[in-house]
Amino acid sequence: MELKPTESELEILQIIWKKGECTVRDVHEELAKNKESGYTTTLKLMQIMHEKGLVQRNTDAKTHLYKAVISREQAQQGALEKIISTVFKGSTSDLIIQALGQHKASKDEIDAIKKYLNQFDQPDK
Amino acid sequence: MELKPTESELEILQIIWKKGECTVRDVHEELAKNKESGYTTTLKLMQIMHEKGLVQRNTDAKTHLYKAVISREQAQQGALEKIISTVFKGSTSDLIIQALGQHKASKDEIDAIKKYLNQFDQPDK
DNA sequence: TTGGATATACGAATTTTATCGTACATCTTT
DNA sequence: AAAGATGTACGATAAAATTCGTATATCCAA
Repeated sequence: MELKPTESELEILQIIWKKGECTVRDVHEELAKNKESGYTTTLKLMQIMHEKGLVQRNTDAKTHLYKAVISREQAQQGALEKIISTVFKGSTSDLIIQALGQHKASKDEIDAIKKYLNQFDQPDK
Repeated sequence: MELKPTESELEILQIIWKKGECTVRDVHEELAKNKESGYTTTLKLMQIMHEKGLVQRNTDAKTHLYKAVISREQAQQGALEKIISTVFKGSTSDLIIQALGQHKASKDEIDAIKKYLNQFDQPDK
């Protein structure tokens, strides 16, 4: 079971994650805000995602309802692992430093990260 | 000018970044450590990367020498931006927290990150 | 009840990536 | 100088991802 969404599939997943449970039309209208494309294209993509097991669907009603099988967190995890191994030489801290560097972080965000880091401070007794 | 390397192209770039300047054979032998594939496949890929402007090459000698046009840092930047927008809802700090979470960071790494963060502490005058 | 709007299913064409065979040129021995 | 090793060029094919047209079913309003 490969579970790696393609580019287009990720775009669709994003929308489903945001809205929760979606019809094809929901997704398509959201996509259409950014780029031109046919309704049946979106439909087909979502059908394929269903075949692949990326989404689940409820076909009770005429209009089917789709929801994501993998969580955003799982996708985040997968995406992180992938780029860490492909462009960050396997170094997570390289990634973190880079992310911090390019990011004009707000004070709140920095504080949140620091707080998170402090968990590790006075650790093992 | 689209400058987004594909999966295979990234594998090749990794090798070029590590070794500096490479022949097709250099790259191919490195790739062959991990997976089966023909020499001409690697050659073709690198030729295509050249057409796309991902690599530069010196054809003075019979055996051409390839080097990366985009730096690892640029690729890291691009990869980060991409996943931040596709799976992290645009939030860099979400990405950082996630990365920290899955990462059994060593004390040194944590210290390095903290030190980095402290730059922002007593900032504007 | 019938026509239009909205659905899904599905085959087919296109586009993009990846893989490889073959032709041919150029080195490097012997 | 001839043979084998090594190199590039390039067309063909395969595989994967994307796009869309058409057929058909169902719902809804006039």
